[in-house]
Amino acid sequence: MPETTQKPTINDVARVAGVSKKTVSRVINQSPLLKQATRTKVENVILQLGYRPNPQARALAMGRNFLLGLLHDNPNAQTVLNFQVGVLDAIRDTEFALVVRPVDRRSPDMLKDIRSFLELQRLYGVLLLPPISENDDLAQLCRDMGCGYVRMGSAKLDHAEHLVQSNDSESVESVIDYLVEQGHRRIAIIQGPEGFRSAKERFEGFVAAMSRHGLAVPDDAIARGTYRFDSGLEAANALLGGDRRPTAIFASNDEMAAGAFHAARSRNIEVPRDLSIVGFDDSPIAAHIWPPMSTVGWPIRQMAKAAALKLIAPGDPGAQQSCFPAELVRRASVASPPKD
Amino acid sequence: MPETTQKPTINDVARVAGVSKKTVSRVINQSPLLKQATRTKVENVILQLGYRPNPQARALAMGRNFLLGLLHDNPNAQTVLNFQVGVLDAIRDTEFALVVRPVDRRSPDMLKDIRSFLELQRLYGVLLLPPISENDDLAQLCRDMGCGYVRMGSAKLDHAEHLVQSNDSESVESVIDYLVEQGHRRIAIIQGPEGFRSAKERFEGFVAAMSRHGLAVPDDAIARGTYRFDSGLEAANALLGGDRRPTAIFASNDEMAAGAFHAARSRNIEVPRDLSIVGFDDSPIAAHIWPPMSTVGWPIRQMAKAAALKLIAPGDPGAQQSCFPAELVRRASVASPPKD
DNA sequence: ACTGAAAAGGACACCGGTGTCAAAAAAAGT
DNA sequence: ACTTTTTTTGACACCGGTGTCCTTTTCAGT
Repeated sequence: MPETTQKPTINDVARVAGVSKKTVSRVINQSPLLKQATRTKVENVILQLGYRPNPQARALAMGRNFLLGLLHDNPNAQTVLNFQVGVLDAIRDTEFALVVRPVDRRSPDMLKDIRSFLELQRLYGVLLLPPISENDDLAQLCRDMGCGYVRMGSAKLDHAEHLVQSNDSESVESVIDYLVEQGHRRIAIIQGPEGFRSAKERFEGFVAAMSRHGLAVPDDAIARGTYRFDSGLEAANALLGGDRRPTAIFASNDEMAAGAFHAARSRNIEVPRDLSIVGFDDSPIAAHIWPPMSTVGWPIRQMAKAAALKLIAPGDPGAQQSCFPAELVRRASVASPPKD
Repeated sequence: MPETTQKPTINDVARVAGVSKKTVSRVINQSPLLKQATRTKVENVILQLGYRPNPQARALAMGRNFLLGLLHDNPNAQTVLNFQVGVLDAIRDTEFALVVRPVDRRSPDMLKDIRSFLELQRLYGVLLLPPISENDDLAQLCRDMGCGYVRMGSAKLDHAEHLVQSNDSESVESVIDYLVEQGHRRIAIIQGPEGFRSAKERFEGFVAAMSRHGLAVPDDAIARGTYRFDSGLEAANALLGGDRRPTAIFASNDEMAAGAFHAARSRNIEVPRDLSIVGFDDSPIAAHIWPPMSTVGWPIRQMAKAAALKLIAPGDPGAQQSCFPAELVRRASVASPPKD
């Protein structure tokens, strides 16, 4: 028994099974050129010895690491974390691990930094979160480097194999439908920042639904924010400052919606009695603010899992879905408009 | 010129510099046995060729990867994300990368899973976030596996080289001092869950400060929560349901404090006029709730950076500090108590 | 039974570094 | 100048896998 306390290597397996290490390698890599009998024999030895291939050695030999990278530029923390958990759902019990890399999309060196990072770490694939997922140069970079990638977005940014998306525009339409159903006519929107695809999608959904209902969207019912709390507060102040103020506001994300709550409160406008507010993202703040906020939630964890599977097991059924439904979460921030 | 478009390897450097690859290796690893002249010569070639050592090859040869692991059990998302950013501050421009691994502390297999993870990935070191940082078996496991580790906590859990801590107890004392200064006498606490060191520290700070001020802490001024929103709501309901209700509540984290806000609101108790509330963590919700909440903030990013440096560069000045100050953030949720 | 083609398995170099230990060079001693 | 010692450097095996290509087996065809 040459077995010590050391972890067994491919050589140990080969010796015990009485085959060459290459054959063991073939078993590990599911090569189809093996006789079933050989495969079974080796598999038994693997089980018996508790052998697990060394990812570092594989990485060196194959020139690519068993690491998935998560590239993001600090959108909301809960989103990023949920995404991480979703990826873990996919890679648990595999040899893959998840490395995270916050980046700064405003830095002129971003692409250079990422290139250098990819060169060094030889990632198996990367997951791109919005807003940087919308950067086509970045996707091109991944292709050039032979690094798999999946973009997460609100629109059809890429081929299905490289994409998980939510149907933001449709879900915003359903928000507006809901508000109209409650009796609202003067509905305002706080848009997200220019250049964000998600902002554009959500805005388009808004416009489409309003026009479908034959409702006007005057200029003073449109404000723009940065997706941050403060900007929502400012934008809402602008919307609420006019003489014919809206009875409902749709904010393109929850943080801005929370800002709108504050703006309303400071003007003695009560939510939802005097003003209905709907956000987007279903982040924790939506549930914890008062009154609890109606918002649109998307299945981040499932999307993350699907994205990871697209990279590590493109054939898996879980890797097929690309479009995921975002759905209205009804809470207490919407009521019928005041009669006046 | 044998240079192609391929990345240069240690062999290229050795050849061009006219030394052996081992000598180049010595330069990379800062070996002190080198003649200055040789070192300089090789360094120049490295620069000239733009050579960067391949982490996978190093990992294989050295038996340990250039990866830092972040093990956490989903405390608050913002904390985890800030921590990640702090770690990135430390490892940017090094060959290190950060891998994250959410774990489940309630699972009986947690230790087994982590062991298997560490065995496979051969991490350079791991960073342990509360509450699992308080698990001594886990720390022991890291030692057994020859894996560096740093625990982040609210108390002196380990030797300084393995620890970054905040002075929770003292900062809670300063919260109570502040409340007393504002005129409060009946101050209640919502404790964190049993078994959490942070909960204990915060509670002890509370008790110490109250006794220092000669104030009573009756049983009905103590409630316990789970650090989650709902539990804070429940706990606050219990505290506010008595006949001599407190004029101020200190909640051991912001989520529970937010729950307390809701409880107050539903009882028509206005914050801060009728009730002052202080939280802990300075999470985004503290700033976004209405009225903005006074809370205790700790410098997570700096702590994370220090923790990472303790692993990858123990000699660095930034790696020396172990205790970081948590500090009161004054916002609008505290006022003088109502006179009655 | 014999031949040839296809299937299965193995030998060996290689990925890009590091560890060991001996050889070469430099410094010190007499 | 010639050892002896100490400091520097290099040759070579090794980490644990995979790729290439060649040999052996297996099996169908005649």
